[in-house]
Amino acid sequence: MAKELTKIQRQILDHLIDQKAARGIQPTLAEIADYFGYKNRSTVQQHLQALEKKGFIKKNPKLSRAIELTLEDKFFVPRPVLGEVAAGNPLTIYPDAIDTIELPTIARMPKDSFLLRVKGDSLKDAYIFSGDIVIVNPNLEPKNGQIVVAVLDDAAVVKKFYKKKNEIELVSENPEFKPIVIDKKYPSFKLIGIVVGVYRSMSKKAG
Amino acid sequence: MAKELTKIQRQILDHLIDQKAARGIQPTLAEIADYFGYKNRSTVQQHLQALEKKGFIKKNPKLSRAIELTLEDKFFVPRPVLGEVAAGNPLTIYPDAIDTIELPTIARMPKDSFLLRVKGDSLKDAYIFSGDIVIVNPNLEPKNGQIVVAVLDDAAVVKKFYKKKNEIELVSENPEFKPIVIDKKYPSFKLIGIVVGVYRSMSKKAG
DNA sequence: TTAAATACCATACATTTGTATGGTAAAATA
DNA sequence: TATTTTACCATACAAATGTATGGTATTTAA
Repeated sequence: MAKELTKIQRQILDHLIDQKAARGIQPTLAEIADYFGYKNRSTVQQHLQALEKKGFIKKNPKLSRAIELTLEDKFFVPRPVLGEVAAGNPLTIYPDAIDTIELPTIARMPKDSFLLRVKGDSLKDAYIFSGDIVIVNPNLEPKNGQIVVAVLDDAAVVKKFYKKKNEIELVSENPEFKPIVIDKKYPSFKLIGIVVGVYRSMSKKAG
Repeated sequence: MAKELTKIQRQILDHLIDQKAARGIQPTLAEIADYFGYKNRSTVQQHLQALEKKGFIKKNPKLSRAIELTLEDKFFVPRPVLGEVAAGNPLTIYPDAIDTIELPTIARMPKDSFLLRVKGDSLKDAYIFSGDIVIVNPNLEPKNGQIVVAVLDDAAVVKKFYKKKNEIELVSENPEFKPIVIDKKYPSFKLIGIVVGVYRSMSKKAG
């Protein structure tokens, strides 16, 4: 099943996943060809045949826009988890995806948002726990009191955000952790995004 | 914008929403005609024109399966929240949808799953809180230790499920609430489904 | 009562779409 | 070396698809 994909086959598969997530519609062969700059559909046709042969997709013959992704279970779209963030003390963020979570698409997932797995308990009073997946939107302006993800000295944290005159305060709900105060000009501070949702799958917790 | 729809127009619009949620693909005119038993596409064609005129959909001319739903914001489809369930003491379930949550259009909840908003704190040790949305799948066999939704004497509860010889035990994680023990033959007990996920939107929690 | 909107049917037609077939060149493999 | 796989191109064609046009009967609004 998990045969290896060539670079281009992988790109096309990724494009299918992206399109499904962003448009809710699978592209036609012509649209894929267009996207990759191919002069006709038959090139795409061949790549899809390869993908189907290797078990990654399933085509619904004769139907338009009917490419099924078999890597997902019937209802979930796999999305990469980009790293872990410490809700307590800062934790190093990983350069590549550390995992893949099957996000039920009930979860609000704006196109440019991404996922992080929370580690640590400092936000437990905000009902976010170690192991939870937070959905992070990088394109929103943070308001006071919102939970944000930030990078501080190459480590990522999940904290509540408060803007003061000349500084930014990142506080945990958990009193065990003291607020972090950063001067606004401090160079190695970077706001990553706002936590717009939390998701937790119960499937593993069977007894 | 919000002109009134006829009964059939409403049915077709609902069908479009359903299809998008269930298949992730919009149907073609022929498929819609088939579903409603029409003998040809032009009937559907007319209904869609009416829907477009009234502002509920937007058609992408010449493209197949390219019906846009304008009632949704770019990525979300409203789905009904069917009621509230008490995580603590039983709470009456409402006959109609009490609220609407915005699901993304890529939403592929299991077709027959539904959403419930949790009220009460008895599951707080299982990290489920008042206000959270639980995703309930009615078609799974519960295993011991899984969190289930059940109706007991016309009230719904969210509890951990344990099967004993002749009885079923529903326990809260919160020690404040004592386990409920039900004889297996007790008539007014009905298992509704298994909680497969928890989702919480942070969007309202701005400060 | 007259006009308009609704709800269906039928036919026709240009594109779109998936797919089958065949070809070339380069890279990977045996 | 010979062979297979990969990555593209071109052409052809039947079926699917959206859409335009015209028709009938019923209901609703003016």
